[in-house]
Amino acid sequence: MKNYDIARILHEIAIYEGMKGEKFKPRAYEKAALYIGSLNDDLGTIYKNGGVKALMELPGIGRNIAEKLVELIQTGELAYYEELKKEIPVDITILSSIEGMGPKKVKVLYEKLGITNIEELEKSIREKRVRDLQGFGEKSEKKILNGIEFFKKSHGGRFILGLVLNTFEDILHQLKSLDTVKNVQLAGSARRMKQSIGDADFLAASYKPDKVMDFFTSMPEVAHIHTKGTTKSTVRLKSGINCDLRIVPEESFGAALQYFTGSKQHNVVLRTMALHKGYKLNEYGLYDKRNRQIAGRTEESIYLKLGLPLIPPELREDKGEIEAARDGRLPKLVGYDDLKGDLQIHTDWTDGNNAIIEMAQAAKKAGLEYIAITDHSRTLEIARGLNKEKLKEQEKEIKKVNDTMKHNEGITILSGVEVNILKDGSLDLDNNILKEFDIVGAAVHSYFSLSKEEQTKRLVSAMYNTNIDILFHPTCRVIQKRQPLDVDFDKILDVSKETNTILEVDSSPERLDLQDEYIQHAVENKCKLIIDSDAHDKSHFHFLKFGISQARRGWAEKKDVINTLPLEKFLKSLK
DNA sequence: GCCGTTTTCGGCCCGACTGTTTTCAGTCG
Repeated sequence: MKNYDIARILHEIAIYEGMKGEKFKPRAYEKAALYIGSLNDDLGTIYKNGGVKALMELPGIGRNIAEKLVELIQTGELAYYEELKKEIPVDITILSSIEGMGPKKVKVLYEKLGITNIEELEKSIREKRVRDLQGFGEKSEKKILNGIEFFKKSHGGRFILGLVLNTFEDILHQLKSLDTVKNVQLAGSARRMKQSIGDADFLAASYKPDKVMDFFTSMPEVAHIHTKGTTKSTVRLKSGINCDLRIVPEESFGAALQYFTGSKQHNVVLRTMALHKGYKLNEYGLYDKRNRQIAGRTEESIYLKLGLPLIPPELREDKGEIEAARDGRLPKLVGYDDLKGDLQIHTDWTDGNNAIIEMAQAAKKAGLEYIAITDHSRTLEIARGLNKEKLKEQEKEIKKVNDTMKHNEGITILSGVEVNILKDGSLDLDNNILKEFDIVGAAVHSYFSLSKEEQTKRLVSAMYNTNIDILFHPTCRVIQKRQPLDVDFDKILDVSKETNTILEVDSSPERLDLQDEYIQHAVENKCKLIIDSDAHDKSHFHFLKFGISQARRGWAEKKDVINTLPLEKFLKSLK
């Protein structure tokens, strides 16, 4: 049983406990579910190695939940959960994920109308049977119906940040231009630069919130107004994304920004810290015993009064950053302006849209000093992969462009290739060809579901090749589409270090591969990283921002990312 | 059900909005 399945069961138990009216059990189960869902190491393995004791050492897991975990790991089932399900046999995850539906409403609907799933719920509403229930009315029927429609369209939808961020920047821009708005910023998971987000949280400072709310709810991109108040409104955009706008007075802006940036877990810890110091922390500020605001205008002031330095948003996940901040151990994260090179770029020689020179000019504009052209090798037919004759020809072209660019525009173009790793770990270009390139990246593009042993052996074998400098998009995951390769990642890290093979952070918004958690493991193991755009178009260099943010979320420092080095030093650090 | 710089017992983050109420429960973040 995978962590994911265990997390789902704990999540469902949390909802069941909520139905029973339990106040704190839901939170305990939910916390455990969240932790296990985000855990990289296999829970079964942890149990095998350390027994029940090891499970109980995990945060949020005590004797009771640990014993349930053991039952799940050993038998794949949990009697307690089965009992709950028998008592109220409903499609609980889906029903409670509908906007406006929580444990209590799901329970009433089952007990009074026998509703167990989304179809039955929709039918009952259409028959106007829900409005007569205690606590429901015509408006709640409409609201739930709306939620069902949204659910069907977005199937529980999260949006890939890199594909929607510019929409938010537009809205931000519009809000900024209002003279009733003093300050405005994007908060929430978008500010923490999570790979995907459920909604967008805007925060503004204003003394005329009514006017700002009127504007916000009547923007042309708004499809539906969920709620509208003087400090908080929620709308759904035509693209299906929900957006919140919160408005606070200027002296509370920092506190509100801190609070609405989250994460929830990070905030719970901060609030508890405040309590221990005799303070109260809410979105309006940090208050002492006499209810006087002692911080809140800036985010930094809040952290400072709690005895902490400002923690970068990308780290705020309650994954050790608060302890690190307290002990002065916060990493000096790689910065958004630190990259000097980009070592995975495609051109119209294969599946890219632009010529070599166009890509070089765009890279220069993006502030880079060197790039590598790395088109696909021959077996990748879908991308019109290059054979050795074509590659020779391209190399000549690169030299030609490079000679003019280097002197006239101050950017160096390296010759490279994205060589395909075949099923058995061999490469589709000979070593005597590979050794001619300035830089070689190897990547998997097929056979994604080999056994863990085979897949690990395949990657390791490529990394032992002395011509391979970089492992491109190492896990091959595509967000919401393809799971990461099943590999022994610890082994990959060991071999990366042993062979000096660099691990790539591919910045393409749908890839972000390596992803944050894997990056953190790589950093802990002192492996070298590189952040590339994987640009297929001259407009793609802004992808780098998303790769950098992923690296920051993985606690990577400048020294861990070798394309922050100037060209000469960078070249010397290769195999 | 979890947890410990007040605590092995008794706390557990806290405020906004909505809809159905007639002062509040449920939901959300």
